[in-house]
Amino acid sequence: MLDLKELRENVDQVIELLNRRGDDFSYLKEVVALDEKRREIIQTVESTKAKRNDISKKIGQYKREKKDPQPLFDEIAQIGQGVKTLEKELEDIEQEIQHHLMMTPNVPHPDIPVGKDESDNEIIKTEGEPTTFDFEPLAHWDLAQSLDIIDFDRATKVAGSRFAVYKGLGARLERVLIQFMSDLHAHEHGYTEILPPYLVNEASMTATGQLPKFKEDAFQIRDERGFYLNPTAEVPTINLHRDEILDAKEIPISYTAFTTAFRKEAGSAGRDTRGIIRQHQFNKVELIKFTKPEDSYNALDEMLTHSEKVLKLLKLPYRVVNLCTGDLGFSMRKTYDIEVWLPSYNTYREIGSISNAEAYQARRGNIKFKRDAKSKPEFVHTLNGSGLAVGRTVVAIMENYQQADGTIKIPDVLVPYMKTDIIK
RNA sequence: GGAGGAGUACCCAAGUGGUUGAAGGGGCUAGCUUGGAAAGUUAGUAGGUCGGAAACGGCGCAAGGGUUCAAAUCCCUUCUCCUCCGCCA
Repeated sequence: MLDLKELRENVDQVIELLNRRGDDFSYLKEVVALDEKRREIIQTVESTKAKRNDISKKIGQYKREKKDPQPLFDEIAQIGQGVKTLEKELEDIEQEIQHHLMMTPNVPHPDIPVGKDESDNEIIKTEGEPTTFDFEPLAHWDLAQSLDIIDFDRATKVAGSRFAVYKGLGARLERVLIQFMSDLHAHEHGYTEILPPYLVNEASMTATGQLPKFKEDAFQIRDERGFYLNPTAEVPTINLHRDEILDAKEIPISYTAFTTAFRKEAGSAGRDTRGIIRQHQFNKVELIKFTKPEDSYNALDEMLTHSEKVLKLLKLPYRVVNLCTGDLGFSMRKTYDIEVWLPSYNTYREIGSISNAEAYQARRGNIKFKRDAKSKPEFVHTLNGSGLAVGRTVVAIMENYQQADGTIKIPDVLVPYMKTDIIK
């Protein structure tokens, strides 16, 4: 959520920055006008209430002193007039302001590249060389089929399209990667492990920014409580501290959370229909941080190195891009994507992203901290990053580690986990 | 699913319509006392949020509605926790 005060003071600048996302945000001027009106009404309503409270108190006093309170009743009868209608008007205005604020994305960081879509992202660095083969490499779905480690047909029978059944060493590889990544972040990078609920409520989805605008992307449970299926560990994990005021001593807070994520992929019909690149259900190890405002960009860069570490240990070629304004997620101010080399696509594909929401989610979720006992609470900054998307890591390993005979070599670091060095 | 009970400030807890703009403890902070501490003692301790340049004011007793000039207190709805029974990995 945008900060109303900041918006009030810098409408033009905020609109200019938001417009870089490729939409028109000039309606925010009306929001500022509504806020003007809102504050006007508040002043009237509150001074009236103050008067009424005053007289009410006097009535109590008169009664105790056995004086006749009738004149005060006459007085108060008029004072109350109109407060109800004004309060109703106030409520309507506040709702409208709230609606606009909830539907408005985060303001892009002024320094990130301005652009329309992913083709305008800025490549920051490239690690390793695209894998070369002295044979014709197969796509992961073909490898999966010939090695019998992923069953797409039966997944369709059991659930539907965009689902997969992992089998044998395929299932083991997926499970082992979850453990490998969680161990790395928990033991070596100092994150606290979280295993959160997979059903989340509407308030949680709203705080992180999935709702109200992107309802159609989420699976909702048919139940009077209206639960949503976890679309990313970011949702339950950021919401651990919703409506809390943290002690400065507690932050930064660093969590790593493995969850299975569920997404409708409503906007990507027909895209990536083959293989397991884009599924309704996928596993992900996530990194989440709560920091003081002044520390969040250092934390972002550090988180990036933690995500990269996974690929480095797996010896997979990748690159890091700085997302342009047009490709930036709704709640985020700045995002790095990590893209891994996929031979069958002959290109780099996203395998994780690391973002700083600054105070945007903290404001929506009311997550604050106090510098010391006497200071005013301030909003924390929230960050989240992939550490990484597990299914896509499986794809990257299959495709990059495939051998001429159709087998797949297991990356050295995974061998102790896998208890084998080859899938054949 | 059935039957009961309970949610008051950091914690415990009093409080059934008007000096409660929340008693009393504990804890915490500061002072006195002490060689230093403990004990003792005195004082401070809703936090938050919204409006306001400020003074100050609005809201706040799980949440949301309602009754009333006035609600922690009366009414309605919801949520959470606890106990017992049933079911269950």
